[in-house]
Amino acid sequence: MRDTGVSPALALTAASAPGLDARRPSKADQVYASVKEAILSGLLPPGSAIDKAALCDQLGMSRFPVGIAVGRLAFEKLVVVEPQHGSFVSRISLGDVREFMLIRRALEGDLAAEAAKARLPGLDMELARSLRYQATAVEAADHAGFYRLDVGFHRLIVQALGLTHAADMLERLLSHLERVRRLLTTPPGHAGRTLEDHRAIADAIAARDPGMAALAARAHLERTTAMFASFAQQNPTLFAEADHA
Amino acid sequence: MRDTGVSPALALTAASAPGLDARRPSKADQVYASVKEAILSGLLPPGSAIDKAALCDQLGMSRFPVGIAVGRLAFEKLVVVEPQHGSFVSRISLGDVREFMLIRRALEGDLAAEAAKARLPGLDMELARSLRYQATAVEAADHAGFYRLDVGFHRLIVQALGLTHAADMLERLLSHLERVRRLLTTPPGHAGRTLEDHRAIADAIAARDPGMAALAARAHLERTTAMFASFAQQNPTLFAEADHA
DNA sequence: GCCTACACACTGGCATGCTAGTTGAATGCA
DNA sequence: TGCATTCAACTAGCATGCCAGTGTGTAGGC
Repeated sequence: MRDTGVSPALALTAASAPGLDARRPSKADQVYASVKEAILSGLLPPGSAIDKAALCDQLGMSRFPVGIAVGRLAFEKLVVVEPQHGSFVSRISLGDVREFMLIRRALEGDLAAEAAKARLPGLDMELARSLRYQATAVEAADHAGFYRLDVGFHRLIVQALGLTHAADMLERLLSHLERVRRLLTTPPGHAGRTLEDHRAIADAIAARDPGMAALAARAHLERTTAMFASFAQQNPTLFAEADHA
Repeated sequence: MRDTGVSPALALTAASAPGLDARRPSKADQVYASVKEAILSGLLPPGSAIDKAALCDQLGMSRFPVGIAVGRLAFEKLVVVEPQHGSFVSRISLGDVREFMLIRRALEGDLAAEAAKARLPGLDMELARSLRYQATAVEAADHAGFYRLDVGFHRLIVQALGLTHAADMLERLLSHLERVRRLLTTPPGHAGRTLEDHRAIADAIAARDPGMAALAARAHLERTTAMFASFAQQNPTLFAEADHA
């Protein structure tokens, strides 16, 4: 008995596949986006089987686009396909999380420094605006809203620099981290501290201080990593590794 | 007249697709490896059309595995596929090179620091051994050999840390950079300076000095970036952007 | 002679049928 | 009753046929 194998109802998402030109999305793009969304949202939990036949029925298309989409997700390591056996949502290990956060720390640290060096006119304003929204979300205790703003804040910096490859990379890292973030309960006061961290980053960028910006970004992500780790220690079962054999 | 369209003879490569389990490689894996090798080696230069039909003939298989393989390469951005028009080897822009090097600098800087912190027993020895080989290659003026050792040196650090995701990422970055490296003529004395840089990195790691290791790695990659840039300035035509429309 | 419009050939996207390999269960044997 | 073997159902990989959209070459009109 491997897993339920039930594939929850799935809606077609309009989003296109990242990394491909923004053409009219093909069917494969659509099911890619749909399944990815289902995985990230937790609708398809780690370890669950992906019933391609059911997907074909639900989405009203043949096995071809579905196979393509699952292949892409496998390439992204969000699903693991066992050749003549089945396709499964990949499991998460604490080691993976630490590694993803290490990469994020390195990359976003440098990006913050670059943003400070770049003297981008619009960025300071956009960051400040995002911060105001974040403050509002914190006051309103709107966790979901704050998270969206959190992600958006980080995205602002990469996008302002116009670094598309780095943006793709971070997006991919976030997609993996998103799955575990869905599980964890953010400790009280977390949003407030995150907001302070963000302020420090934005201030350093506005002050055109690359070193400080990098430090602030790295400190912020280290705090986030620590939060992940402490949560994992409290819920060791969620990160159980390689019990699928 | 877009391009020659001739697809040079292609041999099947035994290598498996990175990012997939090391199972018996499927046909799609094989043609993926073959075409990727052809692209990286310059056999299929940037901008050239990929004749899928010819590939099917040469490799003796149907369009299916070829399509899958090209799709993966498109996902990796090594080829760009224009829906009802054709698939082409993606062009290289100087901006991309700078961005890739920026990411490398950020990532490898932190990895060097982690290696210094990790106190890995075998790594120091392996790095030292690689350095001896590198010195031999420099004395023998064996450019190709030195490059292989260069890549291997950087790989040693990631692998010793056991960070598979970071390793994959760097591998992907290198695959893009490899194409332009094939084009450029390394300036005289470059190998020697690279060797010195590598020594500084290895020394810092052996001395368990994370800060120094990061600095050395970053300085090294900045020098490499500068070499790329100066070469690009001397050969502006090679990096011509978006002349394909 | 030049510009336009049409038709053809080529491309990738998709549907479907087939094959080989794995899994788990049912069945026969000890 | 417990174990080994066989078989049936499922999976992914692959081949092939068809369709729609695009680019180009050509022929016709101005």
